[in-house]
Amino acid sequence: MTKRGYHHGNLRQALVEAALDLIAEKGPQGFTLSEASKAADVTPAAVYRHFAGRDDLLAEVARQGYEIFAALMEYAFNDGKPSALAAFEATGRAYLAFARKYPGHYMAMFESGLSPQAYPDLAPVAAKARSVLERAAEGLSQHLPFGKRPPATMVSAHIWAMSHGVVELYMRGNGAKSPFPPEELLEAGIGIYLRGLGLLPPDQ
Amino acid sequence: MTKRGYHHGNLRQALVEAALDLIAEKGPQGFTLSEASKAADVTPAAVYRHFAGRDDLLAEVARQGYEIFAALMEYAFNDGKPSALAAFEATGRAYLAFARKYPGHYMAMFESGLSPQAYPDLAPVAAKARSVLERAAEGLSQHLPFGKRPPATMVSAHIWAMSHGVVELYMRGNGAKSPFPPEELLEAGIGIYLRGLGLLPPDQ
DNA sequence: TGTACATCAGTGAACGCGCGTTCACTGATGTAC
DNA sequence: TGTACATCAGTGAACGCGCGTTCACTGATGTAC
Repeated sequence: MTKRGYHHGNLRQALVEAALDLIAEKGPQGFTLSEASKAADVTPAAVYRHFAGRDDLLAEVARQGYEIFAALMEYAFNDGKPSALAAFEATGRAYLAFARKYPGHYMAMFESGLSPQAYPDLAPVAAKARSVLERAAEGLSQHLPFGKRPPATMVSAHIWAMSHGVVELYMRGNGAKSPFPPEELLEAGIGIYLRGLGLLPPDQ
Repeated sequence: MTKRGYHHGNLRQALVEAALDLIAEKGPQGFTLSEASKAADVTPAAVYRHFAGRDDLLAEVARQGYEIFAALMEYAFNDGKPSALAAFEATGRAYLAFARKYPGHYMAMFESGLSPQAYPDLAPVAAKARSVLERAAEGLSQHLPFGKRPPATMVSAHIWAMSHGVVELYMRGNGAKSPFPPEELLEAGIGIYLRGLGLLPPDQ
């Protein structure tokens, strides 16, 4: 912590980062404006120069999370190259990597219970993130015979659900209660699922 | 609300049910001892005749949830009859039915963030619930050629993860944000997964 | 059947606490001249 | 280069609130005789 004078310099982002640490440590409900301001070495009232209040700060944390999340997914998707299948699997791995690397963001996004319609900045960037996975599923879908195609939105919903479930149930609680490493668990699960779609050979 | 005198009669269970309503309505973090006692038409201090405190009441809610959950899963599993496959699919449906019918219990169990080791009553009944799904996966597993068998615990973890993900992402928020009914979504997802295991024919 | 008494489930007042939020203020910064 | 002044990011004290928890108490119940 370097010294600082009366003015902070970059308090807004410092508060976001303090909030991230608190959320990652104690869950999205354990986060309080007071503690965040203390961690940023500032009076609680100072927060109101940058945010409308507690929930607004939380929403900004979530917004930045969706931004990072969407970028990571986009990068992993890589425009569907080298193949629709490889790109799809890469986005699945990116999902888990994000949850592991940015736990504070992840919790703010998916476990804080803040309503997206109350914070209109959230909806578009959340939709952007979702759209990546849907494009990946769409690309996959085109390799399927027409008759037995499930809708691409359903495929992406399945993968999203399994990924989220793995994070919530098996990535928290530091592995003691998980029989498998989450990454391996999800990878295997997606593999079996893709085989079920007829996109991977039955053997191996 | 019938009249009552100085003594309540069945305050302990009344508090559990008040807590259930509050949790279902406002999430596990929105639940407070004070509100629960008010809903049960009783002073906050009265709660301490029956529970060690707020968290102890919450733990009892979760414990009753695991009890119901285990019973429902057991009933759906039906000793693996009429077939391992049918029994497995039935447990999957039972999972979602439980989440829908007992939202307060579900949230207390999986979203309240209370540590199971801090409440030793919780661990065995939670394990009992988990064991049903594992037995179902075990039964399934024996219909697979030996070489390509994933461990039964992994199969049950996959299904648990997808089910939990569907609940969290697509069953909350009253369907507006879900592209499919959760039941249909999960049923299709499990179907594709089982096909991937080689337990359902590749066509329909 | 009637009385004395033990039991114990509930009351009501009080506590200390940390929360989010407000307000008038003050100190640092940067710009105009 | 130096001074006056507007701007605004931060302070510090205060607020009302609801929380979980404690304590001495009281009223209802049921049992012994």
